[in-house]
Amino acid sequence: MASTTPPRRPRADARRNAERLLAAAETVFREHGVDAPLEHVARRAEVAIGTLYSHFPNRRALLGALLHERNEALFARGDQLGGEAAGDALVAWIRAAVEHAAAYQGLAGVIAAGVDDEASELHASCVRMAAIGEHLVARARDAGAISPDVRGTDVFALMNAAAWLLGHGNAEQADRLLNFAIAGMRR
Amino acid sequence: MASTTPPRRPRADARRNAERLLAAAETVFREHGVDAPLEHVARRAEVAIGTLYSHFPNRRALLGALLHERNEALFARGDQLGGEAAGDALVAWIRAAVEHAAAYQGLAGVIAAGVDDEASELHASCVRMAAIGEHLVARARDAGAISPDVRGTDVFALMNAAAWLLGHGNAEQADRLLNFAIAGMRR
DNA sequence: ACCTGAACACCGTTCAAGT
DNA sequence: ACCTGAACACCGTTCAAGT
Repeated sequence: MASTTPPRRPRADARRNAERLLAAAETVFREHGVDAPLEHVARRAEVAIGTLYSHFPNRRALLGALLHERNEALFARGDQLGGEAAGDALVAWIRAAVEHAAAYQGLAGVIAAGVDDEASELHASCVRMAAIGEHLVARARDAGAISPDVRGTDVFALMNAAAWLLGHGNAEQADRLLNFAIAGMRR
Repeated sequence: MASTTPPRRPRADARRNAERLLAAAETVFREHGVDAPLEHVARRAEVAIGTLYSHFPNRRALLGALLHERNEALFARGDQLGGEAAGDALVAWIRAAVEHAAAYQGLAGVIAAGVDDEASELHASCVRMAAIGEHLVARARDAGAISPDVRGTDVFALMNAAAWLLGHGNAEQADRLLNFAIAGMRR
C-alpha cells in the first residue's frame, strides 16, 4: 500500500515565499548568528511570522534547508579529497569543514549537538561529515601520516572547536589552534 | 576631594538575599547554563525579580560575583604553578583553567568575549587568566619545553575551545583534543 | 493550498509604591 | 535602605479566519 502521496508542485507564491525566507535567513543568521529572532527573518522576507512556521516548523528546519546546498558542496569536496595524498587530504578536509561550520555564529554548537541527536534536522548531514572525517583519518593513519591514536571523532571535535573559536575571536587564532592540534596528530 | 563614600555594612536582609541569589544562581547555571532565565534564579532564591536586579544589574554581574571565589582559587593555583617545572606547570595550568571555564555551559563563551570587552564584569579576571597563561608559556618556552612559536593567546584560546567542547559533548573528547594540541605545542 | 496576524506564554528590564 | 510586583517590550509558537 503506497502510503506516500505523489509529489505535487508547490503553488508559485509558496515557492517564492520559501525562497524569500531562505534569503532573509541567510542574511540575518550571517549577521546575528543562528539564534537571531525568527521574527526578524520573517520581517525581512516580508511575510507574516505564521508563513515562516508553515514552511519551516522550527529553527533547525530552516537552518537545515539553508545549509543544504552548502552541505552538498562540502560533501563533494570530501569525496574529491578521498583521491588525494592522505596526509594533505585530511588537513584540507579539516580546513574546509571548519569554514563550513563557522558560516554563522552558533552553527558549530548546532552541528556538535546534531551528531548525537537523531531528531535534529541536521543529524544526517552531521553524520555524513563525521563519516568523511573518519574515512580520511583512516587513510592518513594507514599512510603513516598521523599517529595511530587519532580517531575520527577527534577530527570532528577539533573542527567544531576551531569553528566555535572562529566565531568568538579572530580568525588567525582559530587557525593557530588548528595548526597545533594537527601537528600533535602527526606521528 | 573624596568622592568615594565610606563603605557601609549592608542591611542584614539584603546580605541574606544576595547570598540566596548566589546560591540559586549556582544551581540554576550549573543545571541549565549561563543563559538560564534570571527569573528562575529569583524564584529559586524566593525573592522578587526586582531584588535580583537591585543586587546584580545584569547577568554578567551576577556571574562575576558567583565566580569570584572560584577565580581566586584558580589564580592561587596559577601562582603556585609558577614555582614548578616549566613544562608540567603549563599543562597543569591548562587543565585547571579548562575545568574552571567549563563550570557552567556557555561560560567559555563569556570568558572568551570578556578579554576583549573592557565593559564586561569578567574582564579583569579574564585578563588575569590570560596573563598567567602568558607567564607560564614564557617559562616553558625558555625551558625549551614547548616550541618558540607558541604564544600566550594560543593557550587562552585552547583552554576556551576545550571548555566549550566539554559543554557540548563528552569530557573524554575534550581531553583528547587538549592532548593533541599540547603535543603539537611541544618542540 | 497557502497566508495572515491576533493570541498566548515566557522572559528581560524598569520603576512607582510599599515597608 | 531595601523589597515587591506590576508594567512594558520582545520573541517563540499556535491557530482560527481569510483568500
